[in-house]
Amino acid sequence: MAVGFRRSGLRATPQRLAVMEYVAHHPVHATADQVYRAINRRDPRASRATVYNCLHALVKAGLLRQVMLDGQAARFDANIGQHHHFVCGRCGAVEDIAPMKAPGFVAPAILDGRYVADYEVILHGVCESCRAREQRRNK
Amino acid sequence: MAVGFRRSGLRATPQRLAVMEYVAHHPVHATADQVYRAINRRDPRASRATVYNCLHALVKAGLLRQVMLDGQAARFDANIGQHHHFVCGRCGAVEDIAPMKAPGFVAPAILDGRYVADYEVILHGVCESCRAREQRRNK
DNA sequence: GTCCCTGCAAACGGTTTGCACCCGG
DNA sequence: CCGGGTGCAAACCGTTTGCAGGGAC
Repeated sequence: MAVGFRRSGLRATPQRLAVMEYVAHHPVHATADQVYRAINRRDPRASRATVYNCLHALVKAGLLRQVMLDGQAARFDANIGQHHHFVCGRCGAVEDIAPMKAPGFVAPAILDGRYVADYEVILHGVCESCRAREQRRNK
Repeated sequence: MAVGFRRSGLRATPQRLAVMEYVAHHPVHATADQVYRAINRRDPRASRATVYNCLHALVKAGLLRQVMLDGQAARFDANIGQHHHFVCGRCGAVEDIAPMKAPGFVAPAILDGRYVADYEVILHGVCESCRAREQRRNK
């Protein structure tokens, strides 16, 4: 993991390592607040501002991906590879979706004069468990 | 336009008509604040709460689409048809993109047990005019 | 009369900022 | 020293909510 820090010229401070480690190993798509609370539990001196700072630094360094999925809070994803996101409209759960076959085009590319660096696909619907629950109820 | 109101059972109040009309005819992807300011200019009594109210009612009625493109403010789109969005990372401009060929799949659908009602595609990059400006500068 | 809609102001939640401090190079 | 990184609190901004009217049916 530290290799990323070295490559990006970021100083690997304890806080940054902690943030990176949490996002990488914990509930995928953690919000900044979740990260803050986790960090703060282990080191009560860690502040919100620092967590936001670290998250943004890591995003800028390309070690994390930031996605706005529900219009509420930004979510951070240690999975840098090409994939999409599914958001359950009932419970708010977020799940990774394998890149779809035949995505139509591959970024980066030029599209009608625009430079398209990348793209994200967000699917909205009802997750498996919510679906099961609702079918049980409708029986 | 009023036909949509009738169909959806929404009362066509002056405020709602004004909101609908603004979003339909003005800078695509207006933010709630832009809408509020425009409405308020013509009718200084119109309040923020009402604008938000109208926007949400119209979204729920399916007459507008709400998209979170930049993590700042929600944007509202009178274009209901299938299309995607491009966000310029330089100037923040939002542009409509025709649905891509070979989207890979068509919603609604069932995907690994999930019900996928719809999906949105957001492209990030540099718009044509920003690109031109930067090329000029680098010459 | 009832219910939906409106207007106002205050609250809220996520995020950012200003500033002082500290630590490593 | 100098500069980046941190901690704290206050500000900020988009949005939501509570509540008191008011109009349409």
